[in-house]
Amino acid sequence: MYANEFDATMQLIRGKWKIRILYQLNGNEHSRFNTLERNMKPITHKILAEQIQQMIDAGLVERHDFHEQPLHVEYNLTKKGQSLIPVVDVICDWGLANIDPSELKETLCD
Amino acid sequence: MYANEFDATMQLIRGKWKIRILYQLNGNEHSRFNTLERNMKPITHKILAEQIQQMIDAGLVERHDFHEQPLHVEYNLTKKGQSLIPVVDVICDWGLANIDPSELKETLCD
DNA sequence: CTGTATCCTGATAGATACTG
DNA sequence: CAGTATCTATCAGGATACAG
Repeated sequence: MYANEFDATMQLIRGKWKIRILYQLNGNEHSRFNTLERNMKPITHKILAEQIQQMIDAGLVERHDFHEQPLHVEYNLTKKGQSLIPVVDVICDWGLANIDPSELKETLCD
Repeated sequence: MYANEFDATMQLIRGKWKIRILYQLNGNEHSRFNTLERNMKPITHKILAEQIQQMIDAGLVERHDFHEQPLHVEYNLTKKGQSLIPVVDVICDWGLANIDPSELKETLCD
């Protein structure tokens, strides 16, 4: 087993928002901050900024600043970020096959 | 995307110890409590008991009490628990392929 | 529009000691 | 041997306000 690789990878997808951001960016290239904020509704301004920054640090997301006024910044998945999608899909699929729908909580986003 | 299935599945493998227990039980059928405790060294007595209980509740592990004196209890993965192994492997494999070894922390168990 | 700083709360992990 | 109870430390998530 590779517990450390597991932990390191989990670090990247763990938490309430990371995969949701991953899927958002995967579905919508050139996403802007406030668009993301709007699309992921109950997320907090601060948390979104925090999570995105962590994903940038991890090399999953790249930030493109247009240096315009008013501020214009776009986010995209890097190759590394894209390569994570199939991994997350496997997790979702297992849940889909093995988790009783009645156990699932309220839909947060879909 | 299936955020809820993802969250529900993550719930089962999240945390510092759950996959390690999963791998331990996968590699050694009929594991006993103190054997697990010894094999997973820095784990705490309380934490191990807690995590196992959660995995039993989730249907991943089954407990077999031999009703002997001194106490003799064995743990095994259920089918559901076993089916989680390939999922966890995918995560480990991605880490193996994408994470710089220098970023990895000390080996906890291997 | 994009980002940072403060403060608060709940969940998780761990040290330690006790019970049948 | 197997399991529970207490208390404490740490961290992720969130509410809110402020700044370039």
